[in-house]
Amino acid sequence: MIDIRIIRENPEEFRRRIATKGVDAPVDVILQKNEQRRALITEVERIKAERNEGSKQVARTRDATERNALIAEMKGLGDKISALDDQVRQVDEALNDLLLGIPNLPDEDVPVGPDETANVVTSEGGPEREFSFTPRPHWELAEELGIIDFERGVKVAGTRGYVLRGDGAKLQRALIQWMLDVHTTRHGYSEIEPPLQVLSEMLVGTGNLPKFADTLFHDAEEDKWLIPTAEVPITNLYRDEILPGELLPIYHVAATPCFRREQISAGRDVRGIKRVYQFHKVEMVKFVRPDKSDEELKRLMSEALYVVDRLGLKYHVLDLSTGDMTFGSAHTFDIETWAPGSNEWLEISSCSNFRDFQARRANLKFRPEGGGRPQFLNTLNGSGLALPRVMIAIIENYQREDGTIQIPVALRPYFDGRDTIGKQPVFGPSAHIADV
RNA sequence: GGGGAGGUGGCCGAGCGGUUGAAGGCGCUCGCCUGCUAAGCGAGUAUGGAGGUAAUGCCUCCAUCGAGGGUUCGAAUCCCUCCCUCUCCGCCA
Repeated sequence: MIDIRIIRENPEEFRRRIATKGVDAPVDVILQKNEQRRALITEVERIKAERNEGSKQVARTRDATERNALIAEMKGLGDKISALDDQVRQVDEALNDLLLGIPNLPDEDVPVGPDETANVVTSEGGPEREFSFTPRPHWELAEELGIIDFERGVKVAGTRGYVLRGDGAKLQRALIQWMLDVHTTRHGYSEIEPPLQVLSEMLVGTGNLPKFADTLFHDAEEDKWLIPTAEVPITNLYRDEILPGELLPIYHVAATPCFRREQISAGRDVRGIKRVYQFHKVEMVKFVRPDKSDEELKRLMSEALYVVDRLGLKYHVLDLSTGDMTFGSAHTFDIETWAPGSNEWLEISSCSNFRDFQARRANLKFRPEGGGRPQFLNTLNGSGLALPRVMIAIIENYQREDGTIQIPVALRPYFDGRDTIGKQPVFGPSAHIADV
């Protein structure tokens, strides 16, 4: 939620900056509603003060006639009050709806542009892989090896379904385990196992609702939503609380399934597991004091990049343009990794600073050390990393000419030191069960 | 799902129609005192909103005793609905 004071202080400046996100904010209506709201509140509170004073008088008045006159007078005020309270509620609601629909302001140093074409590559790294053969896409390799079963996945879950099997499932599990270990031991995160179904207020808190309901899975009977990312339950973990300042920063990490009801256009990204309705992701969330969020964003990126680096993947970092950033973000960096078989860059992490945008929506506050008024904290989050994309990158980058996959060194401890994923037996025990 | 009990400030806990935004205690903060890692004394100690003011400081006002409605001149206190917690029963991974 945008702080309405920003709009009030300089409406034109606000209009200009929000326009870079491709949004035409109803600034005039907002200001008018706000004006109306304040006028109504001033008025109704004046009358309430009068009534409160009058009611106290009633209690003190002994004379019955005088008393009845007073009561009659106060009765009249009561009607006015409920009428005005009604109006305040309506204006409040209207104003709130308007404000909830306004995205966060981009930081001043975000590249300005209409869409992804304006994104700026800020750094790149990782090994350049040479193949003595033509690298193949993951859907071919994975299917041949029997580590991803697309056909049965679709049979069971419908379009876009997939099943990880044998070493495929194990590879994902190893990645999750290893990433969690990295973030909890090396980067100071504490691990969370959050609910995967949440109340709608939580999604309002992170900015997914009310605008993006059509991208979410929803149980209408229970008003429960499946999370599109662990960001949602974790960001809302301390909602309506005032955290002691000395607790900050708080770093949380979680590995959860993510459910996305994306409208995937036919004919695009149809092969493989790049775009699916359900996937796992390791997510990092930070709660920090406002003056620290810039440096925390850098740190968040370096934490995600550490994982990419240890997996030996080629990557580049994109500073997303104003037009390509998500609704709630003030600044976002995407990490993309090269997939030589699919022949494209894959987004494997998105690291964002939300500043106080989510904190206002979810009412996340902290009390500065040494007392003082509670203030909104800042939230950041980033993938560390998204599993299907990492799986694609590993399968395609570590493929050998014979169609087997080399296991990245960092993951070998989770494979009992094994260095190869070979063809899986479709039925029966894992080929390597004897190793255990 | 059915029955019973209950939800009050950071915590415990009074209050059950009228100077109660809320006694008392604990905790915490500041000060005083004390020759000692204690005790005592005093003061302070919620959040949001509106207005005033140069001011995120100060002042005034309003709201909030699980949430929302209702009754009343006036509600933490009475009524209704919902939510949550505990508990007994049923069901169940």
